[in-house]
Amino acid sequence: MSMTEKGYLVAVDAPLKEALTYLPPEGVSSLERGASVTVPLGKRTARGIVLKPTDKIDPGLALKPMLGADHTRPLLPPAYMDWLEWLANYYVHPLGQIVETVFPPLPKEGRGSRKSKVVNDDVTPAPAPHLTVEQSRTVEAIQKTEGFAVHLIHGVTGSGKTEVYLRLLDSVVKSGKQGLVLVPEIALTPQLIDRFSRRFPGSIAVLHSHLTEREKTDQWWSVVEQKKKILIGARSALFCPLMNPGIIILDEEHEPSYKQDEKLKYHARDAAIILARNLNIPIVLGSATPSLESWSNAQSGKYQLHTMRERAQAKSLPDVEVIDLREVYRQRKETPSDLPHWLSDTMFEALEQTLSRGDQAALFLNRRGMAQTAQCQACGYKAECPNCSVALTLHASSYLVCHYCDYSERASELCPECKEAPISAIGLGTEKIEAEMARLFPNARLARADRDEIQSRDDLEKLIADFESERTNLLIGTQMIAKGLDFPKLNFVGLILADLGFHFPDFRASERSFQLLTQVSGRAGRQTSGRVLIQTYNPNHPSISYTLAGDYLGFAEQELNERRELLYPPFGRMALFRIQSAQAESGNLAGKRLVHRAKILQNRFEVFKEGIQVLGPAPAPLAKLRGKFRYQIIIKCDSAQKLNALCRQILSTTDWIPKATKVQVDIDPFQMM
DNA sequence: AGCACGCCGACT
DNA sequence: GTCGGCGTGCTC
Repeated sequence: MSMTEKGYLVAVDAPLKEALTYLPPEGVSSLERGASVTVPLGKRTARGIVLKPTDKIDPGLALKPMLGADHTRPLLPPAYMDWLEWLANYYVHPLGQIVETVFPPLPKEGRGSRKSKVVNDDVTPAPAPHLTVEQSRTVEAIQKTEGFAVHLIHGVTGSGKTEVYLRLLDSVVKSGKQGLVLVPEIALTPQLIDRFSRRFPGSIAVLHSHLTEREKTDQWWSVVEQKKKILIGARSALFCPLMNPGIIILDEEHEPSYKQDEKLKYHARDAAIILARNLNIPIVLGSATPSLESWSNAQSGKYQLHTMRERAQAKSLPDVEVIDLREVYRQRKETPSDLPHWLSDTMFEALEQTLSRGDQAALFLNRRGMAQTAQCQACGYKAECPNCSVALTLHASSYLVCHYCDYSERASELCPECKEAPISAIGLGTEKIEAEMARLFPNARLARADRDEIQSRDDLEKLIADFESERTNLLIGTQMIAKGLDFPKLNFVGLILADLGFHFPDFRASERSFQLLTQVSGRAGRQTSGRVLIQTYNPNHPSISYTLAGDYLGFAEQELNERRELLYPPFGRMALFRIQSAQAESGNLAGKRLVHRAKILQNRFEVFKEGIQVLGPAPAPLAKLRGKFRYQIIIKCDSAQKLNALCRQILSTTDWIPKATKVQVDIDPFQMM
């Protein structure tokens, strides 16, 4: 046979920018796109996926033949191959390392199917309940569309979105196809899985990061071989290929946990939409408080909006009251109290009454991260960056710094607004609250829920079980407990300081606060009538006033207007470059060079001249972490394509990066920390 | 990511 | 003298 040598581009499991070219294995004449192979790489062997044949071969390169095709792995369908390439390009990440995440960690079990306890199939099947008018209207409207379409269900807490999902899945399964349901990791409880399992007995697979490797592998194969029809999972379940896909459902689409902030920094919602487009199937997003990105897409008609306003079962909403801590400060100046400054008399009394009645109470603090922020205790004034309208953070207890653009100012002695009190750091943590509660309520049975106390899923489940069985009666925690506060005897929920959310140095601070406040207000007292108290120095903050009015639309409109002016998403796209170095000097130098490179590219190429803003370098909110100095640069851009091209150009060479310095890019960053 | 190469500190 | 620390560089 006289044939010219033919090479194949292979995405190899290594952090290489480009795919490598190999000759086919001995005795193999052609390979398909999506086939798994093993290849020699340096002195070892590596796994890889065939992308396509190629005839442009560098003559100076001696191509190695592949070692063989890996028939134990299924051929990846073209729609998935296209999707993986999109992920690599969009998030600027080596393709080979993304490809490997598609496959399970262990080889397929050869013989015998061990009984799995991932899904409890030992449930009594439940019949489908009657739908409300709103529910059937939504189901019908979604089913009317054909092929790819993005649907956004904006449904208030308790409007019965899950039942809509179940109906949609029911017709998908009846037509012989598979469905994928993504939920935030924290929502993936045995109760949720049981609910699906009762409706689709024996048809459910589950994937999340807390399964063992064997469990993940078995669940993966049960989906790939179509033994299971419905896959429920956290964001990583998106990578399990559906060979006969019918629908993707993504609940609580606004949840920040859908964004992965290490390795491939993908957003599961955005990635799922591209996947659904490639597969030509519908995708349904659901939320009581949609992200402003999704909301504006629904407003522009890019997504189909379905609104559900009624609660499926008539349950009373709790009374929500706001307590003005400025008032508390003023009163206590005249009549001192032995209560801590962050605990109003009203909240103290509410706690006392609840506990003495034999009911349960929960207190929480919407603390995220640990950036030191400062505010005035008398009037609630907070310092904001004049350029970026994000909160300034406190450095060395005397400087206020913006982590977006590096603006800084001296912290003033007295509050510039009211001139009554100094601006002081907010140093409030759950430990402090717990200690104070133990002092004030010596008979209360306390439980603390925060990152220090709750490390694993088991810890969280134990905490919830203890609260449910009333072994504990006063729960103190961060927003990790705001979800699933669904206990019959929980009749009081207090938010200690809503301002912590507003002061977070992030342009999404208001949005997140609104989501949290709405969630808390809708949740406490689901069974009986409950009471919710929100303490704040800013009772007029839009996140609070729109929550009280139950006015998502009003909030969205006002917040979008602010974002438009500063080119924040959804009006502009952002990329965040993170620089890490053992020496402050080289970190700073890398930052300056990066900005310089961006400026040069802007001058050289016409496309980059307009609609791009480069901010920084600025010290990252955690300026020093584990001995490394951290800097960041933000690039805002009016188009995603333009931003992508610019970021790839910036990282196209690495010779400008000093030794012992790492530069990474996060496209569409969520955690600006 | 591996795996090798290379150049400085404390061990039989 | 060398064993091994991990910084740096390369993989068709």
